[in-house]
Amino acid sequence: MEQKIKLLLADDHQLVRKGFRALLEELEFVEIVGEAANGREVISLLRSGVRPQVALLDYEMPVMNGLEATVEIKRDYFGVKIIMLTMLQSKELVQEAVEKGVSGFLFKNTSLEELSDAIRRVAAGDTYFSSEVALTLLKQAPNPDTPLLALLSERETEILKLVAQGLSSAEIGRQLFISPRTVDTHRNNIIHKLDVPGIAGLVQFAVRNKLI
Amino acid sequence: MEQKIKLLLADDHQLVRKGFRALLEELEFVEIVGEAANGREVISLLRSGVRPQVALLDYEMPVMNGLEATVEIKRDYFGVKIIMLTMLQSKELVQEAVEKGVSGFLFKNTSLEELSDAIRRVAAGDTYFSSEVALTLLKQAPNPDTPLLALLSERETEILKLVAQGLSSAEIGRQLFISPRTVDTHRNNIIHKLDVPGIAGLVQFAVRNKLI
DNA sequence: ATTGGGCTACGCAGATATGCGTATTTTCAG
DNA sequence: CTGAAAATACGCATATCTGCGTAGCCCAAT
Repeated sequence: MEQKIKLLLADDHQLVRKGFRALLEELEFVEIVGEAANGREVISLLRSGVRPQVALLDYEMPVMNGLEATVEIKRDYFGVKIIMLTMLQSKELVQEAVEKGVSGFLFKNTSLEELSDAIRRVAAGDTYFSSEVALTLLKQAPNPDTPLLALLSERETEILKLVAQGLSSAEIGRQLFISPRTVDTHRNNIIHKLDVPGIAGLVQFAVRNKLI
Repeated sequence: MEQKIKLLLADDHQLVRKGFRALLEELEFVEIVGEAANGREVISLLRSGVRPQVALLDYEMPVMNGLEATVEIKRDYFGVKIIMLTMLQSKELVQEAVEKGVSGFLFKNTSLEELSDAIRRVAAGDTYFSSEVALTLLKQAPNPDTPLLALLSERETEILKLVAQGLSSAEIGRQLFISPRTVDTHRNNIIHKLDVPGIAGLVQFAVRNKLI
């Protein structure tokens, strides 16, 4: 560790910011070169010549949040790596942050150890996403209307799948060896049970519940 | 680090296994208590009394792969934490592994530093997923048929959205101040451009491309 | 100036879905 | 055994979609 890592700290809560500073100052390999209370201040510091290797940005900040700041930084000061920090466990936020070019992403309940690792990795040009981030990405996927889905009988679920695939009653009837009228009945029962507007609603439901 | 972390190593390629052993033996805080060439051997070792804190399992193994082994281990030897290692960057695999109870997940192109961190964290009861894993989870999400989507004109896209929401031609016509027949024409053009089977296909396409 | 694409609109026949009933058989739990 | 729920099936009127054609208007590119 021949050279300290130059770091910029941004969080709108002064107490939090000072707390981070205190923690980070215990790490002998980082040097805090600036503090900001919002994205706008981060940009100002950069404009005035401050050159951190890593910017630790809170997402929730007034005036200009961490994501907006990221966009500007990546456009005008590409070399500055960014670690985003947030309280929100949101998949969409992570997704967007990665698209905007952040190198690291942590939730605020992380450990100092992890923060330290993240700073080192990111300064070295790597990316760093905490395990909690990965778990969040996995968890937020499912959104099943299980209660509604439970309303349907087996046969109805079967027919729902086929309808959602674009088959007509006649085709479904042939495939299941039942009368197309029966298929009609089932389809209509399903539409009423789920209270959706016709076939379009059925397909939407099926897709959302990963039936197809 | 008062006590070494007891580790079990499983990989079907002897060379790889020995390589890992060599690397891990350089870490003063791990002690390798066993080696296995497949999941079955891992179970045998556990049955014969070997008690690692952490099992480092390759996913790709003959006879019994890492995932299958995980299920058995978690059922019969719950205290043994598992780190899964694989060459495959597959979201589904990560998902399944987490469901089966692994504590860590790494791709084989990882650094020794990361492996070392992973072992420590997992032994401490945490979870550890490498940044590459997080990125894989993000990347594999999008599946847009952008080329197909580009085929559609603005107006068509607009109508596609409304159709997918379950509105009839008449309703759409009223909303856009055009004749329902025009809506028909657009809808049919879209169906042919995308080559999908009717409304069901349209809705599927719309959902997949996040138009709704 | 001509061409081409997109948007608009209409007609018409046949297919399909939708709404509302009715009814028989099967299945399964009380 | 008995009643409820599910699965099966049919009828019928109406609404809607689908396929195939035609056609005028506007605008941008050639």
